Amino acid sequence: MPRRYGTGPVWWHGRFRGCGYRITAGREAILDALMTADKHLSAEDIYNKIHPAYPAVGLTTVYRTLEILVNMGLVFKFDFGDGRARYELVEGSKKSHHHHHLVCKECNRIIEYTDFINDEIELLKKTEKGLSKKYNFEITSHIIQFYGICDKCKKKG
Amino acid sequence: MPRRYGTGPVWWHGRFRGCGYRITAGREAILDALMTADKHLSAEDIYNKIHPAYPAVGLTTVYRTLEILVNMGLVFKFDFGDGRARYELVEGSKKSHHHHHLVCKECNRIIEYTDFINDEIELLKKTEKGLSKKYNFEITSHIIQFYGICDKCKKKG
DNA sequence: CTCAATGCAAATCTTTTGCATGCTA
DNA sequence: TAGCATGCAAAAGATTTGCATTGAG
Repeated sequence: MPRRYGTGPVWWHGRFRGCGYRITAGREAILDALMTADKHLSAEDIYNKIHPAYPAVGLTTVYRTLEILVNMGLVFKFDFGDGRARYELVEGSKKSHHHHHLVCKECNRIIEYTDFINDEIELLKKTEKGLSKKYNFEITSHIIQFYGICDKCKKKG
Repeated sequence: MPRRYGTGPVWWHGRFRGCGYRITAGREAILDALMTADKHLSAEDIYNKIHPAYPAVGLTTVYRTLEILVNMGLVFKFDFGDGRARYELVEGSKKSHHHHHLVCKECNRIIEYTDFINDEIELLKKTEKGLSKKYNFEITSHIIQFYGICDKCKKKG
């Protein structure tokens, strides 16, 4: 069942209703799955995670809800190159910290890192400001990912 | 027909043979399509581009060749979130310059920019070095992309 | 001559869509 | 009660794979 992290109203309900969307059990389950996830989940991951407790929620609803969440800016959609999208709550939606990803091209392992994140953010802000002005482009998000071979795969091969 | 950019041997032939791959008309056509492209092409873009001159080359071959090129590190595979991968020669493979991308979430327009690229590269190098050491992760490439709304779409509303 | 490369068609797999029904507000 | 939300099945699309044939070296 959805956790409330306290006794107040669920943090996203107001925002959800404000956009004209309804609160349903399926949507609560999906948000909860994202909130309690320790990593980026695929649509199917989410489906599998909630299915035991919410067998009535189908994969279609997961996709449809994720689309809404991404459009609302509550969730970020990632592509790590393995043909399926991953979803993660945007920082600030909960206690999460800003991070970027290291992707192993061999085993597809994902490492989140926060090292140098302050330097990165500083540069990103500067770059975003400059690009916004030059191209009159309104930047809403960014991706930084490094690809390579992780330690385990280096040993193997 | 494939351009040779001069009279010497084609730059990628040696590297290709060295990996045990054969040089075929289809592969020449695909490499040429990438070399003469002014932007990232999808597999189908490449297929369409070469089809008039090489009707015998099928989409399957395009995919298979691109996979080899990506694995060899000659071509970079991008995902801009519209469900189809784009391919681009790695910088250094030809005269191209290092750049990153701005992606419009409305119309999917892609803007290449090189502004701030030196600052970005400096930070990336530093970050790569630090991450390599800390995670014993061998970094081979990176992605930086900004998402948002382009000027044209902002006008539209 | 050998074995990689290829075309074609079929198979996969993820994500999307149509439609009748259920449920929130 | 009005419409949004949903399940299910089918559709859509991109990419991959099986297999017999072709062609580079």
